[in-house]
Amino acid sequence: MSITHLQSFVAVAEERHVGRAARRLHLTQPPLSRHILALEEELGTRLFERTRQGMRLLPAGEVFLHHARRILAEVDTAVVTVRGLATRDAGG
Amino acid sequence: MSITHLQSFVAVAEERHVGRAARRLHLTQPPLSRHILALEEELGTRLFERTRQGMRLLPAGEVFLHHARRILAEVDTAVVTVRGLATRDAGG
DNA sequence: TAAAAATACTCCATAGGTATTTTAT
DNA sequence: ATAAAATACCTATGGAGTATTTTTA
Repeated sequence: MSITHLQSFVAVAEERHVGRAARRLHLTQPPLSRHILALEEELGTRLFERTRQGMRLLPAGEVFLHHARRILAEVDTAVVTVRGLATRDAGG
Repeated sequence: MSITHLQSFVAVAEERHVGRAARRLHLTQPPLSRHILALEEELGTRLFERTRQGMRLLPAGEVFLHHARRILAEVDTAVVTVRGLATRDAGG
């Protein structure tokens, strides 16, 4: 599990299509597909249903989506907050 | 920024010593030292003061510690929650 | 049959390890 | 001088890309 995996998962959930999500992330389809498979493996559950049109979230995926978004938002907050504290006392 | 970096940071903050933290994480001192330096680089701030005894948190480090712990706890919650939903309907 | 995801395989970037140097007191 | 962190250098693991196969409808 990595932050990259979470970003990949959110992109696929939103695009409902690995190829489109890959383009959005400036990646190709295979590594993104592997990110999702790795997450599903680690979580012991399918997060998406594979359809003719692409990927549709399953219930477990909906739940994980909320968690993933919150984690990514908090990572962002942490970075912004601490950057805001950047040691001015050191001349920054 | 990666989850591994956050785990490294918390371990060093708690041990106040890179070598001890490295042992706790089953790693050696240099990569762990690099994790901290990479975080400080990315955040644009020193997180620790280097002393003769080891590492002491600076104010920015204290702030980041709260964020890091929360993020790691939420990652854990996300995994446990979704694992608990493991597709029983698929025979698991 | 067609459009999508999954896999095989290769290559390179990065993460970790050992040895060493630098820093702080 | 000593105990700690930082750096140099090497190796190996893993992540991304291209080409291809499998799957779903």
